[in-house]
Amino acid sequence: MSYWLMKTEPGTYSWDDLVKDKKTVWDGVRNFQARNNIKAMQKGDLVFIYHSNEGKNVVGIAKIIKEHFDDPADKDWAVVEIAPVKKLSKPVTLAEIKATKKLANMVLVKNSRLSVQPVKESEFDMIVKMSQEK
DNA sequence: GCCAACGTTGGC
DNA sequence: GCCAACGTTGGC
Repeated sequence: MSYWLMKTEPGTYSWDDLVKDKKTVWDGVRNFQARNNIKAMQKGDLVFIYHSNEGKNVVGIAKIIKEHFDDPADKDWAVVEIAPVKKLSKPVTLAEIKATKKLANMVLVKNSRLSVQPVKESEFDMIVKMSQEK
């Protein structure tokens, strides 16, 4: 069981859009590192949905419901299918993540431009915990 | 809106 | 194969 984080601009496709759609094919990834992560995802893995630019926060948890297959738009690339699991009661902001010592090594902090990134179990748990506090 | 950081492209 | 130039992402 692995954990991931995928970024989206809420103006383009938000968490609410995912909830409304019930599931979606996560396409448009055009970065080799991100593609490798897409291909490593397994059914049942959990994925944080992060809103970039607007919000800059982790807003919800989704899960992989279909492992990678060729992007219908371009066979050189891969996509996965995800479904929403749970909205975080309190979104966890990038500022809060940066302010948390245990999360200082997150890819989100270290390599902010990677759109599909792995998350350690300890990091995942920590963020879930932070979303429940207050 | 600006710009730093990063990835990719292409000339040599 | 190196690296300068360019384009894009995303935080501020």
